[in-house]
Amino acid sequence: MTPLRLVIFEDNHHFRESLLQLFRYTEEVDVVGAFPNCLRVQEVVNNLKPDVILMDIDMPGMTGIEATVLVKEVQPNAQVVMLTVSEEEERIFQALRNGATGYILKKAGSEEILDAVIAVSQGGSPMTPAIARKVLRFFHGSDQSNKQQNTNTAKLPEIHDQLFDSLSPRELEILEGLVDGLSYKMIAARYFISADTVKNHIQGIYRKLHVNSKGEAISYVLKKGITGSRNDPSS
Amino acid sequence: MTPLRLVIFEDNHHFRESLLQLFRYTEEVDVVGAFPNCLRVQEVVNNLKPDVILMDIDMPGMTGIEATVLVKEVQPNAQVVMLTVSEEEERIFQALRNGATGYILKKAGSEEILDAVIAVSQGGSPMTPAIARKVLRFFHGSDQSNKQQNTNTAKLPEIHDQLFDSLSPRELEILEGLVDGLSYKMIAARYFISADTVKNHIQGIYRKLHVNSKGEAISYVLKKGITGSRNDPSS
DNA sequence: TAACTTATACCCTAATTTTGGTATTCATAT
DNA sequence: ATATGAATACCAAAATTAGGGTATAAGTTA
Repeated sequence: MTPLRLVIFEDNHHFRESLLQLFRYTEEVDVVGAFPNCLRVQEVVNNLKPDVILMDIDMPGMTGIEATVLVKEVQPNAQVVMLTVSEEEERIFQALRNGATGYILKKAGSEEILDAVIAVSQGGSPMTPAIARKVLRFFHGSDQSNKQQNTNTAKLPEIHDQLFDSLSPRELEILEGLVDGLSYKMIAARYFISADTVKNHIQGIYRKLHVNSKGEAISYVLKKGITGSRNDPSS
Repeated sequence: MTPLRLVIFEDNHHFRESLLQLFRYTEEVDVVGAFPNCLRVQEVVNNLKPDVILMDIDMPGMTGIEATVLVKEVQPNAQVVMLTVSEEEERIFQALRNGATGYILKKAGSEEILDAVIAVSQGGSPMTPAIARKVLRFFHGSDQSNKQQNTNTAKLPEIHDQLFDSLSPRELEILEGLVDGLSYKMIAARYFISADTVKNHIQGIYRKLHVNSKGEAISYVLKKGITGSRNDPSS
Protein backbone atom coordinates (compact mmCIF):
# COMPACT_ATOMS: atom_id res chain seq x y z
CA MET A 1 0.00 0.00 0.00
CA THR A 2 1.47 3.33 -1.06
CA PRO A 3 1.47 5.68 1.90
CA LEU A 4 -0.74 8.69 1.46
CA ARG A 5 0.93 12.03 0.96
CA LEU A 6 0.24 14.45 3.77
CA VAL A 7 0.99 18.16 3.96
CA ILE A 8 0.68 20.09 7.20
CA PHE A 9 -0.05 23.78 7.61
CA GLU A 10 0.30 24.78 11.21
CA ASP A 11 1.86 27.92 12.58
CA ASN A 12 2.57 26.68 16.08
CA HIS A 13 6.04 25.27 15.96
CA HIS A 14 5.56 22.93 18.86
CA PHE A 15 2.32 21.46 17.60
CA ARG A 16 3.73 21.12 14.12
CA GLU A 17 6.65 19.14 15.47
CA SER A 18 4.28 16.96 17.47
CA LEU A 19 2.41 16.14 14.30
CA LEU A 20 5.60 15.31 12.47
CA GLN A 21 6.61 13.09 15.32
CA LEU A 22 3.24 11.38 15.25
CA PHE A 23 3.45 10.52 11.58
CA ARG A 24 7.14 9.71 11.56
CA TYR A 25 6.55 6.11 12.45
CA THR A 26 3.26 5.69 10.69
CA GLU A 27 3.52 3.40 7.70
CA GLU A 28 0.36 4.58 6.01
CA VAL A 29 1.26 8.25 5.99
CA ASP A 30 4.13 10.16 4.42
CA VAL A 31 4.47 13.75 5.51
CA VAL A 32 5.74 15.38 2.35
CA GLY A 33 5.70 18.92 3.70
CA ALA A 34 5.01 21.01 6.80
CA PHE A 35 4.64 24.79 6.78
CA PRO A 36 3.96 27.53 9.32
CA ASN A 37 1.73 29.54 6.97
CA CYS A 38 -0.25 29.36 3.77
CA LEU A 39 1.41 32.11 1.83
CA ARG A 40 2.47 29.80 -0.96
CA VAL A 41 -0.25 27.26 -0.57
CA GLN A 42 -0.99 26.79 -4.27
CA GLU A 43 2.67 26.47 -5.12
CA VAL A 44 3.11 23.93 -2.35
CA VAL A 45 0.11 21.89 -3.35
CA ASN A 46 1.08 21.92 -6.99
CA ASN A 47 4.56 20.72 -6.21
CA LEU A 48 3.86 18.19 -3.50
CA LYS A 49 0.55 16.78 -4.77
CA PRO A 50 -0.76 15.83 -1.35
CA ASP A 51 -3.64 13.43 -0.87
CA VAL A 52 -4.52 14.93 2.48
CA ILE A 53 -3.84 18.30 4.08
CA LEU A 54 -3.98 19.02 7.78
CA MET A 55 -4.88 22.68 7.94
CA ASP A 56 -4.74 24.82 11.02
CA ILE A 57 -7.62 27.23 10.99
CA ASP A 58 -5.83 30.16 12.60
CA MET A 59 -2.65 31.19 10.91
CA PRO A 60 -1.02 34.55 10.38
CA GLY A 61 -1.27 36.02 6.91
CA MET A 62 -3.98 33.76 5.62
CA THR A 63 -6.46 31.62 7.55
CA GLY A 64 -6.85 27.95 6.85
CA ILE A 65 -10.38 28.64 5.72
CA GLU A 66 -9.21 30.95 2.98
CA ALA A 67 -6.36 28.65 2.06
CA THR A 68 -8.77 25.75 1.63
CA VAL A 69 -10.40 27.51 -1.31
CA LEU A 70 -7.01 27.91 -2.95
CA VAL A 71 -6.16 24.30 -2.33
CA LYS A 72 -9.32 23.09 -3.99
CA GLU A 73 -8.70 25.34 -6.95
CA VAL A 74 -5.45 23.68 -7.86
CA GLN A 75 -6.02 20.19 -6.46
CA PRO A 76 -9.73 19.41 -6.07
CA ASN A 77 -9.03 15.84 -5.03
CA ALA A 78 -6.92 16.82 -2.07
CA GLN A 79 -8.81 16.21 1.15
CA VAL A 80 -8.55 19.02 3.66
CA VAL A 81 -8.91 18.32 7.36
CA MET A 82 -9.30 21.41 9.51
CA LEU A 83 -7.45 21.55 12.80
CA THR A 84 -8.91 23.91 15.31
CA VAL A 85 -9.26 24.74 18.95
CA SER A 86 -12.77 26.11 18.78
CA GLU A 87 -16.04 24.63 17.68
CA GLU A 88 -17.47 27.91 16.58
CA GLU A 89 -20.34 27.20 14.27
CA GLU A 90 -19.71 29.87 11.68
CA ARG A 91 -16.11 28.80 11.30
CA ILE A 92 -17.14 25.20 10.81
CA PHE A 93 -19.63 26.05 8.10
CA GLN A 94 -17.22 28.35 6.34
CA ALA A 95 -14.60 25.64 6.29
CA LEU A 96 -16.96 22.97 5.06
CA ARG A 97 -18.42 25.29 2.48
CA ASN A 98 -14.94 25.96 1.19
CA GLY A 99 -14.34 22.30 0.64
CA ALA A 100 -12.90 20.92 3.85
CA THR A 101 -14.08 17.39 4.50
CA GLY A 102 -12.79 16.80 8.00
CA TYR A 103 -12.92 18.89 11.12
CA ILE A 104 -11.11 17.86 14.24
CA LEU A 105 -9.92 19.52 17.40
CA LYS A 106 -6.31 20.08 18.30
CA LYS A 107 -6.92 18.63 21.70
CA ALA A 108 -7.73 15.32 20.03
CA GLY A 109 -5.38 12.48 20.81
CA SER A 110 -2.70 11.28 18.45
CA GLU A 111 -4.69 8.29 17.45
CA GLU A 112 -7.73 10.38 16.70
CA ILE A 113 -5.75 12.65 14.40
CA LEU A 114 -4.20 9.69 12.68
CA ASP A 115 -7.59 8.04 12.25
CA ALA A 116 -8.96 11.24 10.79
CA VAL A 117 -6.22 11.43 8.17
CA ILE A 118 -6.80 7.83 7.20
CA ALA A 119 -10.58 8.18 7.17
CA VAL A 120 -10.56 11.27 5.00
CA SER A 121 -8.28 9.57 2.50
CA GLN A 122 -10.80 6.78 2.27
CA GLY A 123 -13.71 9.03 1.47
CA GLY A 124 -14.93 9.67 4.98
CA SER A 125 -15.49 12.90 6.85
CA PRO A 126 -14.04 12.60 10.31
CA MET A 127 -15.47 15.03 12.80
CA THR A 128 -16.24 15.08 16.47
CA PRO A 129 -19.78 14.23 17.55
CA ALA A 130 -20.23 17.82 18.70
CA ILE A 131 -19.36 19.16 15.28
CA ALA A 132 -21.47 16.55 13.55
CA ARG A 133 -24.39 17.77 15.61
CA LYS A 134 -23.93 21.30 14.35
CA VAL A 135 -23.84 20.07 10.78
CA LEU A 136 -26.93 18.05 11.47
CA ARG A 137 -28.76 21.10 12.72
CA PHE A 138 -28.00 22.72 9.43
CA PHE A 139 -29.23 19.60 7.72
CA HIS A 140 -32.51 19.79 9.58
CA GLY A 141 -32.92 23.45 8.91
CA SER A 142 -32.45 23.27 5.20
CA ASP A 143 -34.18 19.98 4.88
CA GLN A 144 -37.57 21.51 5.48
CA SER A 145 -37.31 23.73 2.47
CA ASN A 146 -35.95 20.84 0.52
CA LYS A 147 -38.62 18.41 1.50
CA GLN A 148 -41.59 20.32 0.18
CA GLN A 149 -41.46 19.18 -3.37
CA ASN A 150 -40.29 15.68 -2.83
CA THR A 151 -42.67 13.78 -0.65
CA ASN A 152 -42.83 10.16 -1.49
CA THR A 153 -43.49 9.66 -5.12
CA ALA A 154 -40.90 8.26 -7.42
CA LYS A 155 -37.70 10.19 -7.34
CA LEU A 156 -36.77 8.53 -10.57
CA PRO A 157 -36.37 11.02 -13.33
CA GLU A 158 -39.41 11.47 -15.46
CA ILE A 159 -39.10 9.00 -18.18
CA HIS A 160 -41.49 8.70 -21.04
CA ASP A 161 -40.84 5.48 -22.65
CA GLN A 162 -43.30 2.96 -23.84
CA LEU A 163 -41.79 0.10 -21.95
CA PHE A 164 -41.27 2.14 -18.85
CA ASP A 165 -44.85 3.39 -18.83
CA SER A 166 -46.18 -0.13 -18.68
CA LEU A 167 -44.80 -0.62 -15.17
CA SER A 168 -47.29 -0.70 -12.33
CA PRO A 169 -46.88 1.73 -9.39
CA ARG A 170 -45.51 -0.99 -7.20
CA GLU A 171 -43.08 -2.06 -9.84
CA LEU A 172 -41.83 1.50 -10.07
CA GLU A 173 -41.20 1.58 -6.35
CA ILE A 174 -39.32 -1.67 -6.48
CA LEU A 175 -37.34 -0.43 -9.43
CA GLU A 176 -36.25 2.51 -7.33
CA GLY A 177 -34.95 0.07 -4.82
CA LEU A 178 -32.89 -1.62 -7.51
CA VAL A 179 -31.49 1.73 -8.60
CA ASP A 180 -30.54 2.40 -5.01
CA GLY A 181 -28.45 -0.75 -5.19
CA LEU A 182 -30.55 -2.69 -2.72
CA SER A 183 -30.89 -6.45 -2.46
CA TYR A 184 -34.26 -8.20 -2.57
CA LYS A 185 -34.22 -8.44 1.19
CA MET A 186 -33.56 -4.77 1.66
CA ILE A 187 -36.30 -3.81 -0.75
CA ALA A 188 -38.63 -6.19 1.04
CA ALA A 189 -37.81 -4.53 4.34
CA ARG A 190 -38.37 -1.09 2.87
CA TYR A 191 -41.89 -1.92 1.71
CA PHE A 192 -42.83 -4.47 4.34
CA ILE A 193 -43.37 -7.31 1.93
CA SER A 194 -41.63 -10.64 1.49
CA ALA A 195 -38.51 -11.03 -0.58
CA ASP A 196 -40.45 -13.42 -2.77
CA THR A 197 -42.93 -10.75 -3.62
CA VAL A 198 -40.09 -8.47 -4.49
CA LYS A 199 -38.80 -11.16 -6.77
CA ASN A 200 -42.19 -11.46 -8.45
CA HIS A 201 -42.35 -7.75 -9.09
CA ILE A 202 -38.82 -7.74 -10.40
CA GLN A 203 -39.70 -10.50 -12.80
CA GLY A 204 -42.55 -8.32 -13.98
CA ILE A 205 -40.13 -5.45 -14.45
CA TYR A 206 -37.73 -7.61 -16.42
CA ARG A 207 -40.53 -8.87 -18.66
CA LYS A 208 -41.83 -5.37 -19.31
CA LEU A 209 -38.49 -3.71 -19.86
CA HIS A 210 -37.09 -6.63 -21.83
CA VAL A 211 -34.10 -7.04 -19.58
CA ASN A 212 -32.98 -9.97 -17.52
CA SER A 213 -30.82 -8.86 -14.68
CA LYS A 214 -30.59 -6.19 -12.05
CA GLY A 215 -27.68 -4.61 -13.82
CA GLU A 216 -29.56 -4.24 -17.07
CA ALA A 217 -32.61 -2.85 -15.35
CA ILE A 218 -30.60 -0.23 -13.47
CA SER A 219 -28.74 0.78 -16.59
CA TYR A 220 -31.95 1.00 -18.51
CA VAL A 221 -33.51 3.34 -16.01
CA LEU A 222 -30.53 5.56 -15.34
CA LYS A 223 -29.58 5.91 -18.97
CA LYS A 224 -33.13 6.79 -19.94
CA GLY A 225 -33.21 9.15 -17.01
CA ILE A 226 -30.03 10.90 -17.91
CA THR A 227 -30.44 11.11 -21.63
CA GLY A 228 -34.20 10.83 -21.68
CA SER A 229 -36.85 13.51 -21.77
CA ARG A 230 -36.84 16.10 -19.04
CA ASN A 231 -37.31 19.80 -18.97
CA ASP A 232 -33.86 19.97 -20.43
CA PRO A 233 -34.06 21.06 -24.05
CA SER A 234 -30.42 20.33 -24.67
CA SER A 235 -31.04 16.73 -25.60
CA MET B 1 -23.58 11.99 38.50
CA THR B 2 -26.74 10.02 37.86
CA PRO B 3 -26.37 7.44 35.15
CA LEU B 4 -28.23 8.11 31.93
CA ARG B 5 -31.30 6.06 31.23
CA LEU B 6 -30.96 3.89 28.12
CA VAL B 7 -33.64 1.92 26.29
CA ILE B 8 -32.76 -0.58 23.59
CA PHE B 9 -34.91 -1.66 20.65
CA GLU B 10 -33.27 -4.52 18.82
CA ASP B 11 -34.98 -7.59 17.41
CA ASN B 12 -31.94 -9.82 17.26
CA HIS B 13 -31.86 -11.63 20.56
CA HIS B 14 -28.16 -12.29 20.47
CA PHE B 15 -27.18 -8.74 19.69
CA ARG B 16 -29.61 -7.39 22.26
CA GLU B 17 -28.02 -9.55 24.91
CA SER B 18 -24.58 -8.40 23.84
CA LEU B 19 -25.64 -4.82 24.33
CA LEU B 20 -27.07 -5.57 27.76
CA GLN B 21 -23.84 -7.27 28.67
CA LEU B 22 -21.87 -4.29 27.44
CA PHE B 23 -23.77 -1.82 29.59
CA ARG B 24 -24.11 -4.07 32.60
CA TYR B 25 -20.88 -2.92 34.12
CA THR B 26 -20.93 0.59 32.79
CA GLU B 27 -21.35 3.12 35.55
CA GLU B 28 -22.55 5.95 33.36
CA VAL B 29 -25.37 4.00 31.74
CA ASP B 30 -28.45 2.33 33.14
CA VAL B 31 -30.32 0.13 30.73
CA VAL B 32 -33.91 0.63 31.84
CA GLY B 33 -35.48 -1.46 29.09
CA ALA B 34 -34.72 -3.65 26.09
CA PHE B 35 -37.32 -4.73 23.53
CA PRO B 36 -37.37 -6.84 20.37
CA ASN B 37 -39.81 -4.54 18.57
CA CYS B 38 -41.34 -1.08 18.60
CA LEU B 39 -44.98 -1.99 18.82
CA ARG B 40 -45.45 -0.15 22.10
CA VAL B 41 -42.74 2.37 21.64
CA GLN B 42 -44.70 5.37 22.88
CA GLU B 43 -45.95 3.51 25.93
CA VAL B 44 -42.42 2.36 26.68
CA VAL B 45 -40.91 5.79 26.28
CA ASN B 46 -43.63 7.39 28.37
CA ASN B 47 -43.10 4.93 31.17
CA LEU B 48 -39.35 4.62 31.17
CA LYS B 49 -38.39 8.19 30.28
CA PRO B 50 -35.11 7.28 28.62
CA ASP B 51 -32.41 9.83 27.95
CA VAL B 52 -30.99 7.80 25.10
CA ILE B 53 -32.48 5.12 22.86
CA LEU B 54 -30.48 2.64 20.84
CA MET B 55 -32.74 1.86 17.92
CA ASP B 56 -32.20 -0.94 15.47
CA ILE B 57 -33.21 0.24 12.04
CA ASP B 58 -34.61 -3.08 10.81
CA MET B 59 -37.24 -4.58 13.01
CA PRO B 60 -40.37 -6.57 12.27
CA GLY B 61 -43.65 -4.73 12.57
CA MET B 62 -42.24 -1.25 12.64
CA THR B 63 -38.86 0.01 11.53
CA GLY B 64 -36.66 2.04 13.80
CA ILE B 65 -37.03 4.93 11.40
CA GLU B 66 -40.78 5.03 11.89
CA ALA B 67 -40.48 4.45 15.60
CA THR B 68 -38.16 7.42 15.90
CA VAL B 69 -40.95 9.75 14.89
CA LEU B 70 -43.16 8.32 17.60
CA VAL B 71 -40.40 8.63 20.16
CA LYS B 72 -39.88 12.28 19.38
CA GLU B 73 -43.62 12.89 19.60
CA VAL B 74 -43.85 11.84 23.20
CA GLN B 75 -40.32 12.60 24.37
CA PRO B 76 -38.61 15.16 22.18
CA ASN B 77 -35.59 15.30 24.44
CA ALA B 78 -34.81 11.63 24.11
CA GLN B 79 -31.77 11.13 21.93
CA VAL B 80 -32.12 8.39 19.36
CA VAL B 81 -29.07 6.56 18.05
CA MET B 82 -29.73 4.37 15.03
CA LEU B 83 -28.06 1.01 14.89
CA THR B 84 -27.68 -0.40 11.43
CA VAL B 85 -25.73 -2.73 9.24
CA SER B 86 -25.97 -0.69 6.07
CA GLU B 87 -24.89 2.80 5.16
CA GLU B 88 -27.63 3.29 2.64
CA GLU B 89 -27.96 6.98 2.05
CA GLU B 90 -31.72 7.19 1.86
CA ARG B 91 -32.08 5.36 5.15
CA ILE B 92 -29.63 7.66 6.83
CA PHE B 93 -31.45 10.75 5.69
CA GLN B 94 -34.83 9.35 6.65
CA ALA B 95 -33.56 8.55 10.11
CA LEU B 96 -31.92 11.91 10.61
CA ARG B 97 -34.93 13.70 9.24
CA ASN B 98 -37.09 11.84 11.70
CA GLY B 99 -35.03 13.08 14.58
CA ALA B 100 -32.27 10.56 15.14
CA THR B 101 -29.07 12.23 16.23
CA GLY B 102 -26.62 9.37 16.05
CA TYR B 103 -25.98 6.78 13.42
CA ILE B 104 -23.58 3.95 14.03
CA LEU B 105 -22.90 0.56 12.55
CA LYS B 106 -23.60 -2.69 14.33
CA LYS B 107 -20.18 -3.91 13.43
CA ALA B 108 -18.77 -1.14 15.58
CA GLY B 109 -16.86 -2.24 18.62
CA SER B 110 -18.26 -2.17 22.13
CA GLU B 111 -16.32 0.90 23.02
CA GLU B 112 -17.54 2.73 19.98
CA ILE B 113 -21.15 2.00 20.85
CA LEU B 114 -20.59 3.06 24.40
CA ASP B 115 -18.90 6.26 23.27
CA ALA B 116 -21.81 6.97 20.97
CA VAL B 117 -24.33 6.67 23.78
CA ILE B 118 -22.30 8.97 25.98
CA ALA B 119 -21.67 11.46 23.18
CA VAL B 120 -25.30 11.69 22.19
CA SER B 121 -26.31 12.28 25.78
CA GLN B 122 -23.90 15.18 25.84
CA GLY B 123 -25.37 16.83 22.78
CA GLY B 124 -23.16 15.27 20.16
CA SER B 125 -24.01 13.34 17.04
CA PRO B 126 -21.83 10.30 16.83
CA MET B 127 -21.48 8.87 13.36
CA THR B 128 -18.85 7.14 11.30
CA PRO B 129 -16.73 9.28 8.99
CA ALA B 130 -18.35 7.57 6.00
CA ILE B 131 -21.81 8.57 7.17
CA ALA B 132 -20.67 12.06 8.04
CA ARG B 133 -19.47 12.41 4.48
CA LYS B 134 -22.88 11.53 3.14
CA VAL B 135 -24.45 14.14 5.38
CA LEU B 136 -21.85 16.62 4.24
CA ARG B 137 -22.72 15.99 0.64
CA PHE B 138 -26.24 16.90 1.48
CA PHE B 139 -24.93 19.98 3.26
CA HIS B 140 -23.09 21.00 0.14
CA GLY B 141 -26.06 20.33 -2.05
CA SER B 142 -28.39 22.49 -0.03
CA ASP B 143 -25.72 25.03 0.67
CA GLN B 144 -25.99 26.40 -2.82
CA SER B 145 -29.60 27.33 -2.30
CA ASN B 146 -28.43 28.97 0.87
CA LYS B 147 -25.72 30.99 -0.70
CA GLN B 148 -27.07 32.32 -3.96
CA GLN B 149 -24.15 34.45 -4.92
CA ASN B 150 -21.26 32.38 -5.93
CA THR B 151 -18.14 34.45 -5.57
CA ASN B 152 -16.09 33.03 -8.33
CA THR B 153 -14.43 29.85 -7.38
CA ALA B 154 -15.84 26.59 -8.54
CA LYS B 155 -15.92 24.30 -5.55
CA LEU B 156 -19.17 22.66 -6.54
CA PRO B 157 -18.16 19.19 -7.62
CA GLU B 158 -17.05 18.49 -4.11
CA ILE B 159 -17.53 14.81 -4.73
CA HIS B 160 -15.00 15.22 -7.47
CA ASP B 161 -14.17 11.71 -7.74
CA GLN B 162 -11.16 10.73 -5.87
CA LEU B 163 -12.57 7.27 -5.54
CA PHE B 164 -13.27 6.88 -9.20
CA ASP B 165 -9.84 8.14 -10.16
CA SER B 166 -8.21 5.40 -8.16
CA LEU B 167 -9.50 2.70 -10.49
CA SER B 168 -6.97 1.02 -12.75
CA PRO B 169 -7.53 1.02 -16.54
CA ARG B 170 -8.62 -2.60 -16.46
CA GLU B 171 -11.01 -1.92 -13.64
CA LEU B 172 -12.55 0.88 -15.66
CA GLU B 173 -13.13 -1.48 -18.57
CA ILE B 174 -14.72 -4.05 -16.34
CA LEU B 175 -16.85 -1.39 -14.74
CA GLU B 176 -18.14 -0.50 -18.18
CA GLY B 177 -19.15 -4.08 -18.57
CA LEU B 178 -21.14 -3.89 -15.36
CA VAL B 179 -22.83 -0.71 -16.54
CA ASP B 180 -23.75 -2.53 -19.71
CA GLY B 181 -25.57 -5.02 -17.54
CA LEU B 182 -23.26 -7.89 -18.33
CA SER B 183 -22.62 -10.94 -16.16
CA TYR B 184 -19.14 -11.98 -15.10
CA LYS B 185 -19.10 -14.54 -17.87
CA MET B 186 -20.04 -12.05 -20.52
CA ILE B 187 -17.44 -9.56 -19.35
CA ALA B 188 -14.89 -12.36 -19.31
CA ALA B 189 -15.78 -13.22 -22.90
CA ARG B 190 -15.57 -9.60 -23.95
CA TYR B 191 -12.04 -9.22 -22.70
CA PHE B 192 -10.85 -12.81 -23.19
CA ILE B 193 -10.12 -13.43 -19.54
CA SER B 194 -11.57 -15.86 -17.01
CA ALA B 195 -14.67 -15.08 -15.03
CA ASP B 196 -12.58 -15.38 -11.90
CA THR B 197 -10.35 -12.59 -13.03
CA VAL B 198 -13.40 -10.50 -13.68
CA LYS B 199 -14.46 -11.27 -10.15
CA ASN B 200 -11.10 -10.14 -8.81
CA HIS B 201 -11.29 -6.84 -10.65
CA ILE B 202 -14.82 -6.30 -9.49
CA GLN B 203 -13.75 -6.82 -5.92
CA GLY B 204 -11.12 -4.16 -6.47
CA ILE B 205 -13.80 -1.84 -7.84
CA TYR B 206 -16.05 -2.43 -4.87
CA ARG B 207 -13.23 -1.76 -2.48
CA LYS B 208 -12.21 1.43 -4.21
CA LEU B 209 -15.69 2.83 -4.74
CA HIS B 210 -16.92 1.79 -1.31
CA VAL B 211 -19.82 -0.20 -2.65
CA ASN B 212 -20.66 -3.84 -2.29
CA SER B 213 -22.83 -4.97 -5.13
CA LYS B 214 -23.18 -4.62 -8.86
CA GLY B 215 -26.26 -2.52 -8.39
CA GLU B 216 -24.49 -0.01 -6.19
CA ALA B 217 -21.52 0.20 -8.49
CA ILE B 218 -23.68 0.82 -11.54
CA SER B 219 -25.69 3.46 -9.74
CA TYR B 220 -22.56 5.10 -8.48
CA VAL B 221 -21.12 5.40 -11.94
CA LEU B 222 -24.24 6.43 -13.80
CA LYS B 223 -25.30 8.96 -11.23
CA LYS B 224 -21.91 10.59 -11.46
CA GLY B 225 -22.31 10.69 -15.19
CA ILE B 226 -19.10 8.90 -15.84
CA THR B 227 -20.61 6.81 -18.56
CA GLY B 228 -18.28 5.39 -21.10
CA SER B 229 -20.78 5.83 -23.94
CA ARG B 230 -21.96 2.43 -24.75
CA ASN B 231 -24.85 0.56 -26.24
CA ASP B 232 -27.85 0.47 -23.97
CA PRO B 233 -29.60 -2.77 -23.10
CA SER B 234 -32.99 -1.55 -24.26
CA SER B 235 -32.18 -1.74 -27.90
C1' DT C 1 -69.55 -13.49 -15.30
C1' DA C 2 -65.18 -14.21 -17.13
C1' DA C 3 -60.80 -12.49 -18.08
C1' DC C 4 -57.07 -9.78 -16.66
C1' DT C 5 -53.91 -7.16 -13.81
C1' DT C 6 -51.92 -6.18 -9.49
C1' DA C 7 -50.12 -7.43 -5.20
C1' DT C 8 -49.23 -10.70 -2.12
C1' DA C 9 -46.75 -15.27 -0.63
C1' DC C 10 -44.80 -19.91 -0.76
C1' DC C 11 -42.23 -23.89 -3.01
C1' DC C 12 -38.13 -25.68 -5.49
C1' DT C 13 -33.96 -25.60 -8.47
C1' DA C 14 -30.30 -23.61 -11.02
C1' DA C 15 -27.33 -19.92 -11.97
C1' DT C 16 -24.87 -16.06 -10.48
C1' DT C 17 -22.70 -13.19 -7.28
C1' DT C 18 -20.07 -12.44 -3.22
C1' DT C 19 -16.45 -13.57 0.05
C1' DG C 20 -12.32 -15.69 1.34
C1' DG C 21 -8.34 -17.83 0.24
C1' DT C 22 -3.77 -18.95 -2.66
C1' DA C 23 -0.57 -18.17 -6.56
C1' DT C 24 2.04 -16.53 -10.76
C1' DT C 25 3.77 -13.02 -13.84
C1' DC C 26 5.08 -8.41 -14.98
C1' DA C 27 6.30 -3.85 -14.19
C1' DT C 28 7.44 -0.26 -11.11
C1' DA C 29 9.27 1.94 -7.31
C1' DT C 30 12.11 1.93 -2.93
C1' DA D 1 16.83 -6.74 -3.98
C1' DT D 2 12.46 -6.37 -2.19
C1' DA D 3 8.05 -4.77 -2.04
C1' DT D 4 3.96 -3.31 -4.23
C1' DG D 5 0.17 -2.89 -7.66
C1' DA D 6 -1.88 -4.81 -11.60
C1' DA D 7 -3.53 -8.56 -14.05
C1' DT D 8 -4.10 -13.17 -14.44
C1' DA D 9 -6.19 -17.80 -12.64
C1' DC D 10 -7.91 -21.42 -9.54
C1' DC D 11 -10.57 -23.36 -5.46
C1' DA D 12 -14.39 -23.58 -2.19
C1' DA D 13 -18.49 -21.66 0.43
C1' DA D 14 -22.14 -18.88 1.37
C1' DA D 15 -25.48 -15.72 -0.15
C1' DT D 16 -28.24 -13.75 -3.65
C1' DT D 17 -30.68 -13.78 -7.88
C1' DA D 18 -33.26 -15.88 -11.63
C1' DG D 19 -36.66 -18.97 -13.50
C1' DG D 20 -40.17 -22.39 -12.94
C1' DG D 21 -44.35 -23.33 -10.54
C1' DT D 22 -48.87 -22.57 -7.62
C1' DA D 23 -52.23 -19.76 -5.06
C1' DT D 24 -55.26 -16.17 -2.92
C1' DA D 25 -57.56 -11.72 -2.83
C1' DA D 26 -58.82 -7.26 -4.69
C1' DG D 27 -59.79 -4.49 -8.40
C1' DT D 28 -60.86 -3.52 -13.35
C1' DT D 29 -62.77 -4.27 -17.55
C1' DA D 30 -64.81 -6.52 -21.53
